[in-house]
Amino acid sequence: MIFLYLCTVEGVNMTDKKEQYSGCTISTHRCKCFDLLTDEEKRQLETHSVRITYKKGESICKQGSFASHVMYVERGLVKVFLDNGVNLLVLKIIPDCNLLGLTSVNEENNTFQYSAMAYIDTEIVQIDINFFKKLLNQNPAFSKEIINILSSNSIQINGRFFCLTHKQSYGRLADILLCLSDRIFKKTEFELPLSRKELAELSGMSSETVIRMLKKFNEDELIQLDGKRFKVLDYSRLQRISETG
Amino acid sequence: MIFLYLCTVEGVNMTDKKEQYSGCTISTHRCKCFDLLTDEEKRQLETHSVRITYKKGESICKQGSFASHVMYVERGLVKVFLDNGVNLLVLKIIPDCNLLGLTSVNEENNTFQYSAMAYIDTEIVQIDINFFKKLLNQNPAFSKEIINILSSNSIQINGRFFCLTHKQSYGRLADILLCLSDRIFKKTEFELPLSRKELAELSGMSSETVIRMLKKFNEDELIQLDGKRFKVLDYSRLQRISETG
DNA sequence: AAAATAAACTGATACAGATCAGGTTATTTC
DNA sequence: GAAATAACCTGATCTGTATCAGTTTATTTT
Repeated sequence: MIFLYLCTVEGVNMTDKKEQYSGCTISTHRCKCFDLLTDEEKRQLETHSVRITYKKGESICKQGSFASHVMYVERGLVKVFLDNGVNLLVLKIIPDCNLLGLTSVNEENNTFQYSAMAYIDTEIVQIDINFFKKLLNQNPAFSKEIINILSSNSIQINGRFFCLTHKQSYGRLADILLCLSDRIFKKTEFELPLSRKELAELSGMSSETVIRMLKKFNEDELIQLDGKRFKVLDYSRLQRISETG
Repeated sequence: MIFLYLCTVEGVNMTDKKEQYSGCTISTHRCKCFDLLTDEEKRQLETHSVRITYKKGESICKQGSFASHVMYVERGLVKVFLDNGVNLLVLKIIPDCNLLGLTSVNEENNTFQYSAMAYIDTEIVQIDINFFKKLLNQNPAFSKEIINILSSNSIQINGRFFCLTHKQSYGRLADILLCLSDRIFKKTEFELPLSRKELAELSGMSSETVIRMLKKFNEDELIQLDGKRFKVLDYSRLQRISETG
């Protein structure tokens, strides 16, 4: 069997490529901004926040609604997306220990700029936005760290932007599978929590195409997929596909 | 002649659409962050910055190189883009009175995360990055405004992301043309400073396709285009195409 | 002003991936 | 545990847009 997705390598010297972009937008490290608060500020933070749990599939915030709070994902996995009623674009996925809804601290945007949904059962801490703004004003180290987070976020989304506009489907799917394995489950074998339709949204293609490509990866022994049971078989070839697709 | 690009309206009730995204990422208002500095800070700013002029087509910064400064576009028009050696993605275009290279204030990224090029003759103020960071630490109002700018930036790029992944070519091209007319030249008739190739990059398609579509817009009397001389003839229909494409 | 180079344009062809129209297998609900 | 619904899968078809291979028109260089 010929590996269609490797044909794209022809004529392109990979060592010439300066940058590799990934469709995966999961941040690799935990948010450390709250460590920068004083004990008093941490105490106040407690009184200005509430903890909420969401079941798999539940909506966490809706684009356009009033943003009275910034959120922190304590546990779980969140899909952040734009939606115009016809099409949907997944901007990023947020794992535990990360902030969510930070763009709403902008005075001119008192509404959520995107929607969010729980991929799996998720625990969120809502922080009062006015208190959050007060922290920004009084604690420069905290404020500096928020600037770091915002700029990291844009860099990641830019990478995903590049990936979705310039990689083809095989590469984008390989990307997402590696992302799940590397950054979310941190093992090569796991139970896939996402449906084919959700994988399709994430890699910016139709669910039929995802199904066909997963089947092909399976046949070619790059992965082993039986229902929800997923295993990476040939990591390096998957990576090659992600880079060249 | 049938308007191909209007066929896509069929079956979709436009009033149902919640959001409209544009491929245009030009910010509408001038950067006001420096107004928030004290007189002393403004004086120090002068001694920590240099002014440089770039000719049309010149490179302003290169992705991956050391970022020793944040930039302010005093005059001109700048293309901000990612490039992996094979493909190119225009992230945004920056008009006068806007900051450039803000993502490099992140401690972990002391290199430029994207490249920039002058579309037209451009004047840039380079601000020493360490002085800029010092301002962030000592002036919360300034820092807050930078957070606002960063979050506005992401929102705009997200919109462009949506547009390039979900609109088709006619809509994306209409978008860019309206953007040039509305936000850059602020009139319906002007001299196009961008080549077909640059329009193609901006709307994420091949230059051949741009040429064919411009010709079609011309035939259908949506625009009038003779060489570089450009005029919007039917604004509202262009807008319909931008929304439905 | 001629030569060289780049930009603009044109037509033919190819193809990745969407869409459509089903089928089958799980999972949820009653 | 049967019915209903959702998820998964399959094959056929269609289409938007890239790519290729030119030609013509501008612009720059000499």
